[in-house]
Amino acid sequence: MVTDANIKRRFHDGETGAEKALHAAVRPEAANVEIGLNAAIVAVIDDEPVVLVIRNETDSASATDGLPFGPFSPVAHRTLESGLRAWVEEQTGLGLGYVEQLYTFGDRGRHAEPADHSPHVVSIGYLALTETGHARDLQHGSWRSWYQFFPWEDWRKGKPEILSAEIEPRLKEWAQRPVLRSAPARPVQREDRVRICFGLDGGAWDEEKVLDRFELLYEAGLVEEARRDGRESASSWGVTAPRLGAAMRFDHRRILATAIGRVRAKIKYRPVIFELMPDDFTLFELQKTVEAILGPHLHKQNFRRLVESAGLVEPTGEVKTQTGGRPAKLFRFRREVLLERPAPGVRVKPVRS
Amino acid sequence: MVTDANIKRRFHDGETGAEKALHAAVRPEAANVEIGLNAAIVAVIDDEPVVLVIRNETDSASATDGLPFGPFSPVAHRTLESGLRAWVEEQTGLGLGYVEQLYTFGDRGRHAEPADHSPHVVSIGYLALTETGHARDLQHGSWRSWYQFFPWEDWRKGKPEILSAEIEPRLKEWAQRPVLRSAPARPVQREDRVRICFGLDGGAWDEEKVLDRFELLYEAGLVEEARRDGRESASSWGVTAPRLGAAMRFDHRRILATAIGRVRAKIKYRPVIFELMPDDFTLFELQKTVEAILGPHLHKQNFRRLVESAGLVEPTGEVKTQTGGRPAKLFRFRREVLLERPAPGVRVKPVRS
DNA sequence: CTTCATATACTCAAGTGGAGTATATGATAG
DNA sequence: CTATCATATACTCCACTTGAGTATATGAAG
Repeated sequence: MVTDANIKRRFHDGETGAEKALHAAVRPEAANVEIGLNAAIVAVIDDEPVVLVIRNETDSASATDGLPFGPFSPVAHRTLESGLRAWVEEQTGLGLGYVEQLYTFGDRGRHAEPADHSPHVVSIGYLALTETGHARDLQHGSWRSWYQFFPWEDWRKGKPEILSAEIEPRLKEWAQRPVLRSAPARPVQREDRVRICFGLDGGAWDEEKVLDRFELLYEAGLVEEARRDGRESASSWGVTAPRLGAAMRFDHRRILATAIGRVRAKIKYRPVIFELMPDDFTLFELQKTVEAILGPHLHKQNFRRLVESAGLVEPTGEVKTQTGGRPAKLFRFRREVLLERPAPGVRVKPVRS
Repeated sequence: MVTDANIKRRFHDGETGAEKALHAAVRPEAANVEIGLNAAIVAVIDDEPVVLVIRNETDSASATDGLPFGPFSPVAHRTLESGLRAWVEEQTGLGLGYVEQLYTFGDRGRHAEPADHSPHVVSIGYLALTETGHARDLQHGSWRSWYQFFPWEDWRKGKPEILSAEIEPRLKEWAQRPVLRSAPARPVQREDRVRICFGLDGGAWDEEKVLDRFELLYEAGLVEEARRDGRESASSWGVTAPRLGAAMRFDHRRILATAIGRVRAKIKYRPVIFELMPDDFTLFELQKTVEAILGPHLHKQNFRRLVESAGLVEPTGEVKTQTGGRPAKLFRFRREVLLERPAPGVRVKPVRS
């Protein structure tokens, strides 16, 4: 806010806002925030996309899963990422390979859980991809299908039941409901958001909008975390609240949603899918892994053509035999593509059925 | 690190790493980090891409520009983004429109400036887009061409002189130089990185790799900030150090590099370019704005076709007359595209010349 | 009124991508 | 041992996109 006093001081003392900010920055007592590092570690096991979770044993009443996490300590950790790696190894025994930062969340009130008197925490979410073979040294934590937390994202067997049965009617009701606190009542915007996020009214389902959908469900009070954080829940409006996916600790489900959206987007333009594959694989196995991440089935022949013509893979010379049919050639990732400028991803479109 | 003691404690006390992390999280004395909110506010003035900077008056010896910034206070700010908006308004008088989070930087030592005894700071960078008309209420700070800080990114008049004359020979030298500290000497990787980032040896220049290029120059000790942070500078190797673009305070140039890369990528798949345009504009003005951001010239006829066929704009019915030729039809942004699912960007390819 | 500069329309050929059909080859059952 | 099956792999086709060129419209300036 630009107050008169501020402007006056600025022009008379010659101290700009930026300098004031700097002065505030060197005052150590201003430091009252804590940074949490959180890892969504993703793999694919038996064509199922999974994430590494750690069960919260202390809170046995409502034992919920959470992501591996820990506070960032600028003393112990040289970088944010090295801090994350240290925490994950500490908690699970797993040494991470591919890691990328997702987003930093800082909303007040989104980190609470019952009887949690922690100070304000800013969460930095990370995405890690790993191959199951590299995860043999896992000591703690367990792999859970990510659709357990987001059942409405699982379109592998067509449109999920939970969407038509539970989610869509409640969201439609929420969109129509009068907006209370905020002055400009705008039910139109709510309706539009619902339509775009969930592809209603003939709209297409965008598999990348995982976070948008979760945030909408949170705002509408339809997920457990919203109730936990003390938001007006769906039940307070006379709508029976269903259980929409398993809840997670803190804002971990939001971080996982961001992770899923990011992977789904990224495999299309960067060859990150191979972080999830063993060294040698058949093209069909590769396709199955892509489908596990993206959802719908892909056109097999075109998938092969795209992957091969993009130079993403090269044959090993071996074949894999127990496939129940003609033996499949084994391929490996052509690491050289990383050196050939815009290293592509598996640009795939689902089959229209 | 998984120490024996840790494993033992885990299995015997039943306290997992995650719980330990939680306990650490509720200890307030662990909070010794500060979060800096930084804004790269971008506009286009007279076909020149500009960024809002604030000159550091106190340090008159080496007065450097910096981005608007301020510490995040969980007491005063409800969210990270609202904290950023407050700081920017406080320091510049500008109310921001479009804002998106870029990245969170936390490397130790990248935040220092001479005689700076501040505690460890984690920087969250934000990108803001604004139209010059909305920026009339600007009270502090000034617009600077972003190419002032990144002259090697300015390909509007062909390949910049500074690349062949200054940067490329020094980077080649750096790539060949023996790596000292790290055990595995791998000059190959350095060479590859240089080749990919700067499109050497027949490689294509990727206009989105702005951050990668800056990081490489920093690592090679070729930018002022590297010297300031006490890294081995190019001059210590007997190479005369040129001035590669204007330096910025703290890690602000890194944040700006991230911002430029993000805008360049994003206008291709989201209609964010219109955040930089006035309400009414001609298609040629739109093209000029896109070219200001992206660099090379676009094919005019195809640009028009793409923009119109994607339904991004609609004619206002008016024409603009002082164009020095046939009057140009005025268009406005079709806001409805935001409601039509995958809202597209201006997918453009430069003309091959 | 001529010349110019710019805006706008139209055309075309090469490339890309979705989708179908045909063939190869090992596994398995009888 | 052979018929049948299931899967892998190869080839073909056609619609649509897109890069790039040419032609025309129209106001401004000399």
